[in-house]
Amino acid sequence: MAKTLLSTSRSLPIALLRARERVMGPIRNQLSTVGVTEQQWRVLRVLQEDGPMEPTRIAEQACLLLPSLTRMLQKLEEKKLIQRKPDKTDRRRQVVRITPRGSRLIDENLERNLELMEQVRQRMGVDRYDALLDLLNALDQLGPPEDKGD
Amino acid sequence: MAKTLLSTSRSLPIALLRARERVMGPIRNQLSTVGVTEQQWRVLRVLQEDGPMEPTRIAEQACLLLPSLTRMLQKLEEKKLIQRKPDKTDRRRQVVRITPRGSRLIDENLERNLELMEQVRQRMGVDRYDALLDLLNALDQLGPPEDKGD
DNA sequence: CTCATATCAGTCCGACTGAAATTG
DNA sequence: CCAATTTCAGTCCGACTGATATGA
Repeated sequence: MAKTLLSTSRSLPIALLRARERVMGPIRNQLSTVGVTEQQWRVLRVLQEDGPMEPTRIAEQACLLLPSLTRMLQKLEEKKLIQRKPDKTDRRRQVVRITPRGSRLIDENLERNLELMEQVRQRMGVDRYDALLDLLNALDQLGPPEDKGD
Repeated sequence: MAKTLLSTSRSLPIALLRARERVMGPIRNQLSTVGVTEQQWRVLRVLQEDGPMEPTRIAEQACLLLPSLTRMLQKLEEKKLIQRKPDKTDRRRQVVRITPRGSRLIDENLERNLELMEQVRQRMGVDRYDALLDLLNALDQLGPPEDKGD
């Protein structure tokens, strides 16, 4: 079965995508009913979890490009879900924080999302679910690949 | 550590995204040098692997919406990377096949991609890499979640 | 008539590049 | 002057919705 080795199901990027679509599909549907996109949701969650931070770090954490993030922050600020302030010591920097309203939006939806994920966890088996999370984090923490200089 | 349970690194959707960005980043860079997007690449790979098929199935396999796919197929056909023909028995259907030129594009890039993935596999550990793939496929094969009717 | 397949029309958002402004 | 942070301008692509054509 040489073909199996090249199968898209043995392609890590594609397997990651399909798995992600499987779990994000229902969550995306839910988020769309409250008027936030998947990316905006990630920004809010990162801020909720790790507290106020500068755009550069948000972009890293939420896997977004900085110019994309800039426009999203403008939208989120219009909606009063986040707030921006210049940094006190370094005036090039902005500090972004989530507002109570943004925090409430997270809380209201996070519960439902956790339910959905718990359902997946049970169907998949708790041990395997947790093992999957560990492996995914390990993969991320490998950091960027060695550059062979091509 | 109650907070750990809510950490984004313990959020399966976010963990999936970060892991995916980690492996797709370098691959995307490579693909951009030959003028195909990540999504177009997926379409070609699915066709290369599973042979000619109708758009509906391509969309499922490559995680794309049908209207998005339609336009992509037009672009890919202009570039002579795929070819479309009406189905003989059911004339509502189209059958899409990859051209030799498209196939060559895959071959030329797949090798480099496999190298990149092999590097990840070694750094992560072969056993854990394979275990990760198994778990991702298991997750995908859970199918859609039960609808609680909200 | 109905259902399924595919396409079309049109809007929105984020990816991406390159330049600019600001400040350390 | 140089480097870092952020924003801006503008293009491209795909997501998404709703309507439409075609044919089983």
